[in-house]
Amino acid sequence: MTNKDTIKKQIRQVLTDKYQADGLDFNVNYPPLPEMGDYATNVALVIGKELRKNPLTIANELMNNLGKNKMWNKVTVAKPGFVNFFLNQNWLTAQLGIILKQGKKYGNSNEGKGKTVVIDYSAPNIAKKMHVGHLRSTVIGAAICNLHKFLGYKVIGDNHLGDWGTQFGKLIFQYKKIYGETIKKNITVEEMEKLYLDFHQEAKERPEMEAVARKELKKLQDHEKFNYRLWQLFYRVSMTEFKKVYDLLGVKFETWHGESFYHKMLPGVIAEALKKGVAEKSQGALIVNLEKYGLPPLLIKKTDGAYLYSTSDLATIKYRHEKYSPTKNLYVVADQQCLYFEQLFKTSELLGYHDKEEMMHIKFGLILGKGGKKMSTREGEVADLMEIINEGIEKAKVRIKIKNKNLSKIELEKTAKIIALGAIKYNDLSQNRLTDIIFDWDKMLNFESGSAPYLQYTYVRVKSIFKKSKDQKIKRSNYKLLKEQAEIKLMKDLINFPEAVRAAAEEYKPNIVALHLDKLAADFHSYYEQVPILKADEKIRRARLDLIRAVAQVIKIGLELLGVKTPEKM
RNA sequence: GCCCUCGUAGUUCAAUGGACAGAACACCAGCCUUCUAAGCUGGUUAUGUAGGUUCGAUUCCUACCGAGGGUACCA
Repeated sequence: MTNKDTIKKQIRQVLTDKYQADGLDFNVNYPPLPEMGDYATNVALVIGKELRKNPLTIANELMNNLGKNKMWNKVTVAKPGFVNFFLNQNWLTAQLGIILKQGKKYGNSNEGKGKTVVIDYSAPNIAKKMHVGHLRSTVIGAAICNLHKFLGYKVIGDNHLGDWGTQFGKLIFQYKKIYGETIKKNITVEEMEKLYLDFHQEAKERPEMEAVARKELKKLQDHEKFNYRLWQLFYRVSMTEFKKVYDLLGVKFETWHGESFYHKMLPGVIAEALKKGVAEKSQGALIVNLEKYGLPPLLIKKTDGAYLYSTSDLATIKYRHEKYSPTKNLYVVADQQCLYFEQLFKTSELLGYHDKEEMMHIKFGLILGKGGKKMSTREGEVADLMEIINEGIEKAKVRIKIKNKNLSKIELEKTAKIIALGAIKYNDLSQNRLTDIIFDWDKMLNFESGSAPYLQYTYVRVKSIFKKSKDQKIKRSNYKLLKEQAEIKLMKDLINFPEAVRAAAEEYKPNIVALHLDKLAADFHSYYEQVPILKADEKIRRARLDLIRAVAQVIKIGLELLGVKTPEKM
């Protein structure tokens, strides 16, 4: 139970006893200014509206009827009817000991115990490079996985690879044209991508190529020997590349069930859809009419008999339902596919493929090029993910060499990776999911304030103090000595961390955690500048060391939830 | 045409219907013989337009303007 929950619970007690208002919805917030208290509730304003009574009167009644709690020592009422809570300093300082005791578990919970969440994210296409667009899904998806695990959920992160679609017919067609009937073992992803692009270029003038490509696809789907071996080659080469990227990003999936995994189930899906009267024929194809629900029809089988992404996704929902019976089935996919997911979820519902589980499209905005326009492959604007990462690592190395000359070569390599990848990931994670992002090299590789390196630097500064201190272990300290404004501010940041974690998980918005860490880090740096730690008197020094130990601990936990590592030196 | 998302400072982004709209970058002025200056302190600048609901609107509703996306055989 978080601190806000404690306050809420106590307010609810008064509501029940005094106003017989049980199901009322109100909030508990952090007020905008410290003078206004540490927590504030609008409950009196809500009741006031409901009962048509003066909210100030209600606020006062509420204040007077509120049970005591050692968490706060003062409650006030402010216009037009806020009730403000002021934390008890002794209670606050005592939290520090609890935080340190909980260690890296601080902020976790078991509220997800017994519940399974499936998270579908990343999902790159075989035979294509991963670009910045995949980064968003991967990084946000991974953070949502981490947050849910931290809250006790069983998490199935699934990389639903695009490994069986129409593109393979085209690819095989073009491959045969260039390389003939041999297996080119050393083919690269770049070459595969070029085959695909060339096909499209040529097919514009020779549309008859499309039909041949479809035949190649059919042969693949029938497991014809050569085409299948070719597909395996494409798959293997692509996976090797993907794994390099995931290794660097530090992302691990529980399963890798791509479209090919579901291929055998597709005829069954179609048969079931027909049998249940969900699907119908239209213009030679098979569709699900969703007019009743205000949606355009969903195509599940093409005129030529081939299946689509939708067919495969329906099979996926069914599979996940039977295999995991999840409470949530989440798709971290770009906003572009918004309509598609509405159709998909509705169709799945009609088919009875899911019942209680919450189906959710966690959408995010696009990554746009300079000037806010969509990035175009043709103009060479689409940034290759590996290229960005490598550029970032190089830039980080240059920076480290200037900043810290005492690092060994190995340390330099390792640290540069941690910093560069942190910066790149944080760029996505610190922003609201829904807004479109303008891709900007400088911003993505920013190492200053408002970046992951800023947070990492906080951790390193604390570590550096400990290296110079004799007090390596937690000793019994008197935390009541922590009376500086900056210290109180830091402790409040620390106790609010679990609420940030929870809000981030509930709203699927990792940027809530990012923002919280940024505030904590800023408050730490400010504290660091104004208050001496090692030079303070013995007792105060010990208490301060514990305080910054807790700061480092929370920074590390938070960054880990975001999938960002923390270096020991930088 | 219809549907979805977004419009906040010069730029890039924050802000579960709450109190005086926050940062960062950039720009200007300071701070390293003192725990790592990737830092700190101070300064200038913003809610697309017009209505509505509300004690209170960046947030909800309506219209308009602007950007992006989608709108059955791609994913």
